[in-house]
Amino acid sequence: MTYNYKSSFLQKLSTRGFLYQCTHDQEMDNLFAEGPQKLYIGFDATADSLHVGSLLPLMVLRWAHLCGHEVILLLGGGTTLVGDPSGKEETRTILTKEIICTYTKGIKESVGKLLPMQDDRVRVLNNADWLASLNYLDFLRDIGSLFSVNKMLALESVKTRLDRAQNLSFLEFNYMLCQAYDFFVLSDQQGCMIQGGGSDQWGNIVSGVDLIRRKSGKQAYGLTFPLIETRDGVKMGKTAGGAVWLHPEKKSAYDYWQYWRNVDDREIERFLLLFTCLDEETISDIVKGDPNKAKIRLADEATRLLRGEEVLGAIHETVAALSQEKAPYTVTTTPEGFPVVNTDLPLYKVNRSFLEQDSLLMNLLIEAGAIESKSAVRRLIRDGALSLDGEKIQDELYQISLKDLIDPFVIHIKIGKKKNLLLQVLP
RNA sequence: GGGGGGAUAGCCAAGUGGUCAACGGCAGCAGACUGUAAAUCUGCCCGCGAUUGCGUUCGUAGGUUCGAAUCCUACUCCCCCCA
Repeated sequence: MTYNYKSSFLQKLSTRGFLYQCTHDQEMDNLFAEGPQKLYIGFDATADSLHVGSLLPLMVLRWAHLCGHEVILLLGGGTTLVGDPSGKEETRTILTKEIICTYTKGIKESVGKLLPMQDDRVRVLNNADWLASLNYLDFLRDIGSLFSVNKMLALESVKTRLDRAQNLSFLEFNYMLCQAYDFFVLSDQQGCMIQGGGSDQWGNIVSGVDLIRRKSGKQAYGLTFPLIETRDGVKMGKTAGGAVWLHPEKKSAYDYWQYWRNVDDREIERFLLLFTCLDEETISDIVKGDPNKAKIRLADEATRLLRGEEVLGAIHETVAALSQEKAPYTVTTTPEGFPVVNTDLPLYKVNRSFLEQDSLLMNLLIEAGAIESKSAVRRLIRDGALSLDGEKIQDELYQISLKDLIDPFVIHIKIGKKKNLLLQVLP
């Protein structure tokens, strides 16, 4: 459905493919066109970092901020204790308060440079601040009385669980009330009348809108975004190496860049629109050209948005070095005379004394922690997937000795076509 | 409450006393081809080890047997039908 929005914000979202559902298309548009509004999106603390699956809502917040609106990033410190049953076929594992607390911290950090946290139009709140201290009976009377179980049972998220006779605990059943209450609190205390979320959040959002109307007679609004699946129908962000985390400590800038560099050709345009801030014309130009260049651009832009301009130089140097079969690292020396390897690739270290006793390559790799078992190394060598400094290893019992190593004692190991790592022999 | 069916590796799904670490398919990994894409073809794919070895798997716990994913008993969970 294409609709011409008056507000620059919704128009942006619409043309870029962010919109899935809206509670009140036109009214919301009028609101955004009138002047600065407040928009909130919540993120539950189910892991110590967000991953690319959450990038889409984060980008919405970014656009809202760019369009002059105020954004609230709500950390689900309270709601995570309950566990959202939406979109889940099984009961979520119940996390302890302590874990959730450290997770919320990680989640906040993982947002990185996507939002200017110090800006006064960006706020980070935690719903534990009002949910944790609720009095059960008061809550039941004030909020619970306004909910219809009949209605809740009809909701998609609840229905699928009931239809499958999958256990839905009373705890989880209450998630919706908590999220609705969040919305009410934010509308009441912050004047935030608009909530966004993934399409699986529709039911939760709508019940918040409902609650606000019943409780304060005010009109609130909700909008949802599509869930992005890759061409194979797999939820975005899951790759061989697991989730594509946003937190720098869980995903190096180089790997993050590579994730975007390697997307399916057919996703290029969509991803450029969703995950970069390039304007639409530039994007359509990029898409007309060489897909590899387009993907590099996508990787550059996406990495820049999350991690900042400063990481790009080193990534490009590494990429260039690898393609030209040059050393993908540099070595500097500390004032004390110790060599320091500078690289974007994972660096494993092993003591020289180890090589003096054992010269089997596979043992070296295991000792360094680069590969987990001898079987794994053998498999790779048998498949012809392992190379050392550009030379393919054929022999499962390949020997390596100190004599083979030259000065900085760094070995570039390549596993398959894309995995590169370095192994440094400490003097 | 009564009756029937089911639970197999990451997922789907065969197997119904030894030849079963368990057919297929998907996903994953690797190779070839290419463009660090896709499609296709090939190899690997429980873990460890290694020329035929060891360990752990077929819902859970016991039992029968020289031998069980396969038979028996109990338990747990799921699906369907009737009330």
